[in-house]
Amino acid sequence: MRASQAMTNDTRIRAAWLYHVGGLSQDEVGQRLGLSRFKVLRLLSDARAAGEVVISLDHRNTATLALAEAVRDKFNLNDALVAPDPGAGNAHAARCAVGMVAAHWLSVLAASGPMTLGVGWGRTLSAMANALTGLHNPELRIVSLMGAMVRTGLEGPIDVCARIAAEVGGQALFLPVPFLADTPEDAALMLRQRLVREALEAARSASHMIVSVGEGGPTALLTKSDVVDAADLAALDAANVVADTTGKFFLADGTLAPVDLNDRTPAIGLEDMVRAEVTLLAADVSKALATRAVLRAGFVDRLILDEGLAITLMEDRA
Amino acid sequence: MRASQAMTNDTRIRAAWLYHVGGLSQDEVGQRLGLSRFKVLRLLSDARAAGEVVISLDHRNTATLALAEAVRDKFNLNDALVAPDPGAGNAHAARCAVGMVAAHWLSVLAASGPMTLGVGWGRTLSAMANALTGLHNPELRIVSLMGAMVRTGLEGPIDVCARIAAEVGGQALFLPVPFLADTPEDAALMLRQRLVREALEAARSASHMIVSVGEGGPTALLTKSDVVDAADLAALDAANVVADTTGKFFLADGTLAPVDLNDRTPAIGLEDMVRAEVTLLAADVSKALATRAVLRAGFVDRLILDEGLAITLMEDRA
DNA sequence: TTAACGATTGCACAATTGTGCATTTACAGC
DNA sequence: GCTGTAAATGCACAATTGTGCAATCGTTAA
Repeated sequence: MRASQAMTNDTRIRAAWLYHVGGLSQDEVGQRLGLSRFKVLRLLSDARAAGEVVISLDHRNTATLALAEAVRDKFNLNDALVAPDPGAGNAHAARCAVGMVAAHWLSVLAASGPMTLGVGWGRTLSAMANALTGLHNPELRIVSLMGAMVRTGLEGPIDVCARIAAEVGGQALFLPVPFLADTPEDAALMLRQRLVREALEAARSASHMIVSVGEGGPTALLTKSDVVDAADLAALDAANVVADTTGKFFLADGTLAPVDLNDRTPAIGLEDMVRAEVTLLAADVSKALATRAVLRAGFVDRLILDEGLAITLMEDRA
Repeated sequence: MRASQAMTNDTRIRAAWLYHVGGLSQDEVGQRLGLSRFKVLRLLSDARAAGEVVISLDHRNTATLALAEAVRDKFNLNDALVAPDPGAGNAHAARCAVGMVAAHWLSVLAASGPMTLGVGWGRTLSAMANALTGLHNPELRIVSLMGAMVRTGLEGPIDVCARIAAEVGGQALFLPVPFLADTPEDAALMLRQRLVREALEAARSASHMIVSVGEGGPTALLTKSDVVDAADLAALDAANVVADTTGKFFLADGTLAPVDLNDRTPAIGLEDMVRAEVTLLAADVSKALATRAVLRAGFVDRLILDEGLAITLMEDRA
């Protein structure tokens, strides 16, 4: 089964070359490889899913450049990047768009020399990992800024971290603690463990951090996953929490919410983020409220967002 | 017309995002942008041609990795990379494949820090420039290793050099002389010009050089273009020239051909290439003879070639 | 103003690609 | 061996994409 695994891996890559580079039709690819057209069809979409085929596009156009400048000035950022509207009205497409631009930006940033890069987790960061290509820097250290989840898909902190590291050929460091501890004391205890401290030191020394923003409400990933239980959700709701990043929960005015959850997530602290150059990824208009809240917290240096969200953020004068 | 140029540029990029990222059909893209489906169709292929959309694929598979190792050992190279067979039996597809792998390799090599990179010209190098993406290094200096041609398309030395520089955001340096001078004395005189010497110095200081191999015969680009006239072609033929790189013409055994053309091409010398780390790009089986000749000359450190050519080179025991 | 030319646009049709579903295959547990 | 279940396969059909060619537009030259 190891050999068969390698075999399908090979044929997938071979099919992708025949199709994308050679310009053969799926039918012709099938004939040449002795497969049915349908199998080739699936092979090709697998290859895209596996990140063996990556398409990257230029995002510079007059509209997005103007918006980026406006957003940067309005929120006092060092830099802002706006991904063109991908059209499909769903959040997934927006995440792909933002991920694409973020991946491109990262491959510029992290191209040269040794560097420690702190990363959060989430669907947008996962999209960035997908779009990452051409960046190879063995001296890059990717460190997770927060704890792990038990039921983790491709979007969990460990996976995002590992996938970026695998693509760039660098080193991945995880924070070997759960995302959420039962009590503040437990969280503190975990952070005192020697092995945890090592990872945490690395995270703290990161010169750059890339995090995404989570919003409250029923569509939030935190709500949908099993990380936070009903009681905690109710507490978040009662305190009017509208945003979270890196295990910190925020009110609309950008202050830390007075909930004990903020002491129960073993992760780096806000003070560490203030020190580093922080890039926030925000995709889809549904993140408008949350994004504004996190920006008000004042630790974000660079914002990468999609056109729709940028327009929404610019529209309201609040 | 400047504004309209920018406008179409914008719509092209916008269409590409809607199609590739948003997953809309060409029809839907057309509706949203107020264009006919056919216009969108053409816009999308323009975007690909303009390098605004780049697809990159993984090339590692067991067959090509094994071949690469075999080629490296047989020809005593530091390194060899083999692009998977793109299937379409034509040389163009082979060049795309080699260009793709070369682009990927280059984006690893030139990611970090200041570097001077010497480049030749040709269709394979042009394909590499097309496939280049994600590499940004303002400290990179791209310098042309040979003179310019008058009737130059997208493959000429100036264009290849400029396109790479534009993509990576680095600096381009040309050798401001014709590819071929009328007499050896004229060539020497040109190389003595101060402005030419400056470029030449830069070329000589290049730590890495990327060149491709030209073959003799009627399909060769040199033959088809108007650079070399009938008398010179006859001389090349009479001397049994089978290969050329960087303005140097070689016999099958890898020695410089005894033709005065070798003294009439103002370019860097072989001794400079021996000093630098030289990567040779060779695409399509038609280059087998020429590739072997250039490899015998002994200045090549790394070979990037396509699977078909690799198989041919490995097959014959000569 | 008109003729002529090249570039652009849209269309009918051809080819390719994608999808839901029925069928087959593989395989673990009994 | 049998059986149930899940994965993989292939198919008919639907949708999308690509192509050659004719119509149109715009521009230059007489």
